[in-house]
Amino acid sequence: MSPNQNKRARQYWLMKSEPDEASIDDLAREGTLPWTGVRNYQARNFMRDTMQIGDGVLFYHSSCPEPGIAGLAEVCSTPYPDPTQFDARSPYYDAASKPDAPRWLLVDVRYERKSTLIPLAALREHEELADMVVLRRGNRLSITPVTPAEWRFITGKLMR
DNA sequence: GCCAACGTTGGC
DNA sequence: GCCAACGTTGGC
Repeated sequence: MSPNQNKRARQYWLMKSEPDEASIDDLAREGTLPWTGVRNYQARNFMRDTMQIGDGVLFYHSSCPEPGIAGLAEVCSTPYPDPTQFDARSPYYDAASKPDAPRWLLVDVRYERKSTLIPLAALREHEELADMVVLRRGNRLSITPVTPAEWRFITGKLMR
């Protein structure tokens, strides 16, 4: 049996964060951050079932004056329960989730680099990114997959 | 603040 | 299981 049996190619993600809560500068200062607050099952399932340590992350600023990609990060932990779901004083508190059966999981992400902001409007200008999940009409998912081609185009051609 | 789009809830 | 009502996201 090959030692690489269980490895798979690096995958890529776009993860939205409101900079008021956690910006690329916060991540740069802290080094790593737990991705707290995801309360959507599809986004949770990406973290729980598909993400692996080392996966690439486009760090996206949302719900702010200039939404767009603000830098790069990397998944740096396996999934574990989001502690804020058990904290009654947290805005992310979920009274229905019990510690012996946590409903919400998260991963940690590690800072890689900050970039000049790539605005949402700029992403929409490129034919190469026409099928990006995050750009689809009506999309609200806070974590979306990014194809290798999209990753290469954004990090190689758009990022400064 | 508006509103399109989508997810969740809960009555039936 | 259906589906209307409601809540949330997030760009503009």
